[in-house]
Amino acid sequence: MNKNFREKLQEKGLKVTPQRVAIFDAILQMNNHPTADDIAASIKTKHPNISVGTVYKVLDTFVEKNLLKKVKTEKDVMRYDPHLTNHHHLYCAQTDRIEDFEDQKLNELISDYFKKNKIKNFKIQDIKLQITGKFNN
Amino acid sequence: MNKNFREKLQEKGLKVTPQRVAIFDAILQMNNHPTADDIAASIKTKHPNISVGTVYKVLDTFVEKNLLKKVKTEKDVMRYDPHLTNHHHLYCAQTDRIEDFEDQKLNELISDYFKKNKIKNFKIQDIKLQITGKFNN
DNA sequence: GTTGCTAAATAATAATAATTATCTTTACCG
DNA sequence: CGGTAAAGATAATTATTATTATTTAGCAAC
Repeated sequence: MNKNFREKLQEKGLKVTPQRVAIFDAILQMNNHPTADDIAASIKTKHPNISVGTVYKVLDTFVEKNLLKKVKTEKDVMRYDPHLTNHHHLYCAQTDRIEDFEDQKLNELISDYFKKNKIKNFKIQDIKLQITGKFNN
Repeated sequence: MNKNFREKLQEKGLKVTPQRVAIFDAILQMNNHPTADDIAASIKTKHPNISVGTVYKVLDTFVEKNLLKKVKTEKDVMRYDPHLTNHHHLYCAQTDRIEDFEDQKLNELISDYFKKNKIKNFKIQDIKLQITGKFNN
């Protein structure tokens, strides 16, 4: 997985730096759609000298190069998602919790629907469901 | 419409102030999912003495009392939507443009699907599609 | 209607939080 | 090694929230 990530960086013409590896590893391990601050906190123990500005810059770079996705929220903090395959999000109505939701059958249903019912003046690139509600656990 | 809004405020136990009326009117007229700053700018000519803090506070109050909705974005600026009936959003992949998208048939399709396919440990309250792509105009 | 009261709302300002910019130093990688 | 992209440190910016003093809407008594 780490090997894999080195290659991905190189494919995109990005230098392999310890900072980038640490940040990416951290996000994979957290898997709760962390904020930049969460990530900075998480790597601080092992890499106390990575600056916050670097975390932001690296995250931006990753988003730009499609190694990460931003998650749309109603808050003024950005959250990140390493999960690149097409999926949806469950948002807790009361808390900040966001979980991934995958459903291939649903994807097909929606994609079929839009094949038959085009949106005029709009070319669809991506469809995500934001499902708000309440977790039972 | 203005009369209507007075009554809505009163129903929710909110005082009818010129600031609130001006802000709500502005949002209705803008209908492009404005930011707090957009709104402040828009009312400045007619009401130069409404302070920015008031705009934020009023918007918060409206969201809390369900007179407005926040729009989820990937940016660190909040945007607002006066459109309360169930609808979706078209996001331009390149710009900040966001348009409303209503489709009752699609809503039913999705709602039927989730009636038959419950998400375990999660009670759905609301489903919104964020459709990203490219506008042709 | 007018007056006066009270809680709610506003204005002005300062403070905070998240993010971005700048600029110097470091270190990948050919 | 050398060039250049990236990182570190710090300052600056932007959006938003908090604070506090002042004002005003809404209501009741007159």
